[in-house]
Amino acid sequence: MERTRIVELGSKVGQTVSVSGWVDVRRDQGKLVFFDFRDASGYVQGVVLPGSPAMETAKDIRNEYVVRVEGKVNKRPEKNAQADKQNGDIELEILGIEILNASEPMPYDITGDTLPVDESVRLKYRYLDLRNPRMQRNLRMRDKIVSFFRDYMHAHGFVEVETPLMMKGTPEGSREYVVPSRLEPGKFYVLPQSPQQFKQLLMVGGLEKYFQIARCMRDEDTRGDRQPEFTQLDFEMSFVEQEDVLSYTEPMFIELVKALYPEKHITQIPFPRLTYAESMGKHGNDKPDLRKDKNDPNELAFAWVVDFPMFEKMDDGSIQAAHHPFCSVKPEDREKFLKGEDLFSIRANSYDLVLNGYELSSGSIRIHTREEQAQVFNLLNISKEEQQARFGHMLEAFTYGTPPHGGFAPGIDRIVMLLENQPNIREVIAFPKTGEGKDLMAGAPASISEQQLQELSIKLDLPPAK
RNA sequence: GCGGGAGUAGCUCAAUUGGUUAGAGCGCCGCCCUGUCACGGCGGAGGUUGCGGGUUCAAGUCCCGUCUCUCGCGCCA
Repeated sequence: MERTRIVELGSKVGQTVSVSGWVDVRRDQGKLVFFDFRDASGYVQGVVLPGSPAMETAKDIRNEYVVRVEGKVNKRPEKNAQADKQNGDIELEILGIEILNASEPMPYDITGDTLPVDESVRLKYRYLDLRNPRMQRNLRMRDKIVSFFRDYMHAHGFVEVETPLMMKGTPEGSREYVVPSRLEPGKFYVLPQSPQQFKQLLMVGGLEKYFQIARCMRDEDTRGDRQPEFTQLDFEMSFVEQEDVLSYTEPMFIELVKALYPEKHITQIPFPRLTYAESMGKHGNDKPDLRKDKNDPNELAFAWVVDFPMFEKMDDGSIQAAHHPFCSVKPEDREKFLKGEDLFSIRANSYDLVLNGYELSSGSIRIHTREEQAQVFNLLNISKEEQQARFGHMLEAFTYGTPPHGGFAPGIDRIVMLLENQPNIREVIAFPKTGEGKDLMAGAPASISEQQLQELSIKLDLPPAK
């Protein structure tokens, strides 16, 4: 018999159906056995009545067994109806039940109905954790949010392009994950911290409007809102100025909330705009939480922060690009930039989108001429030789008719976390890493074999094991 | 790299001033139960107290080291 999804049972009263799924709960009454069955579409109660041919098998079945059930969909007697439950007005009279696969007892209470369990236990058994209704909702809503962005981008003429995951290292900014080359011993790829350079080169390539649901990897310590790998809605546009990017992005977020979270309200539209200096002065940080009521789970306080500094001084006295070295300079500060004077007062054409105290996204209008790009590298004290070695491809590309361009890259994980009111981004990532960057389920990172090391011409020099 | 919190049964926790055989709830196993819905009742099994060392007549408890998880800071072009 063809499988019926549990969500459809309400319209099948009186019919005999076949349902496949998991046993959510078993309640054995002796002569009468109740089950709650679960599939991806929902829950339904089944009952094995006295004398049913299914009784013998039913006695062997435990929670989380995978079963196929044949049964008749019955209206429940008035006194047994459960108005607040899905399918609370019907039940499945079980005529036959087949065990498709047994299950060991759960290592912890996966329903989440009782006390909260330590997160490391959930991460070790993440495939069981995903059976929890909250995790199911988080992943399904994440899919809807990503789909919304894809549709929105396509509707506005953007082209999705996949950029390489194995690329050349540029030891600027965040630490990169490194991938050894077998064919060229001693040389390495790195995993992208962001598709930044590729998306700019796509603008050189004439795409004009690019986007990508892009995985980014950064070998830095984690936080509740930071994972070693994370996902951005990365996009870039040609022939635009800052105002164009902001006025494209703002309605996208307003429509996202309207379409998927109609119960939520945005504190202020249009989104308030603060300069970096204003935000630091008024709020002491560059990601102010502008909610009026921080206890309201449905309040969304978006804000723009603009005019970030171009350069910043590191603890060791060196100069770094505050955002990244491809940001362009605000026209008002161009003179200082060209003369290389008063560096830390130079402002960039860069902007952040902030939501409820979290940085959702960073972006900028980029440099598109070789001269300006080289000047940034000069001011960062990168020698001509090094500029050529690290960024020669960018400098050269900018000599071949590169259009003015800029873009943005909202972080998908943080967006889903905030819209779903989750305490951290691990809750909205199917298989996240721990605070130490580990996969507790599979056990990554792990050693590799001596043979693999040899193929890669790698010799380990480890401190002695403790 | 720095600082805070945590680690006792499968899970969540308790265990007085260092003192008897380390307990409870849930889960698990067995028996009973014809309308339950986190079913219920009775009984039972289950422990390297994260790991290593030290102090002591005696350590879950005190000391040292170490590992793990977690939060924050640094860091995050």
